[in-house]
Amino acid sequence: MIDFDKIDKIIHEKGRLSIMTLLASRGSWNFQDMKDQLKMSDGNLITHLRSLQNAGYLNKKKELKGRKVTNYFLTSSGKKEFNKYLKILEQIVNQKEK
Amino acid sequence: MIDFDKIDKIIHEKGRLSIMTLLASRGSWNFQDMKDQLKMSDGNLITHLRSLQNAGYLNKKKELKGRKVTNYFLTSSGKKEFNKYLKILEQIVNQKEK
DNA sequence: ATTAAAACTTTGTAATACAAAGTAAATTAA
DNA sequence: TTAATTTACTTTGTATTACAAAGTTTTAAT
Repeated sequence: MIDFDKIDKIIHEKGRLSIMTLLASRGSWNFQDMKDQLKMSDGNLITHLRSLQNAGYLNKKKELKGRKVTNYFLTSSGKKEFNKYLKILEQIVNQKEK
Repeated sequence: MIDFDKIDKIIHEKGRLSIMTLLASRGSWNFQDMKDQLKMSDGNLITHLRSLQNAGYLNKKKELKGRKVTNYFLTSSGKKEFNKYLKILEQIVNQKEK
């Protein structure tokens, strides 16, 4: 049986799931690009980024070339937990075949 | 790009996702068996079942043999929407490979 | 008649997603 | 040099909702 209790609530929420998926697909994303890509409001995006950072799943680095830009990237813990999460998704997707 | 907006919020919530996955794995489940399997409280389970029923994703049938038992099963709309949802999960799971 | 079980309802709390508007610091345009 | 703009926030407020606990109703065993 799939253990639904193990679904990480922080990752599972729609907004944060999209952030985690973006960050997993590419090394790093800056605030503006994520905002455009995900069409979230500033306040909502930054709040989700903060929850993920508080969970230790991502970090940021300010880039000083030209305009101020903040880059976000997954920590190794973030990658690990996201992979765990993906394994549960896989089980859900594949369960019919069993 | 994965369209996260298309994630059905009714299905996506942890509790309801587990219900939908159960029902998709087998024709029907009664209230007690779901409760045991998912370890939810009566109130929580029935509330989620009601939301899913209000969305038209499942239905129930009272069984009259012996003790009263209520069986729950997916509607065709429920199956369809769940399959749509699974396709997005697949995209998330597979995106790294692209 | 009493007990017990199934399937609810009600009530209350705590969490949280989200938008909108405001702020501060840095950068560019005038 | 001053004004306008942009980035990355914070603050505030609303509305939704997950969840547990306890109570209710109906039916069926004993």
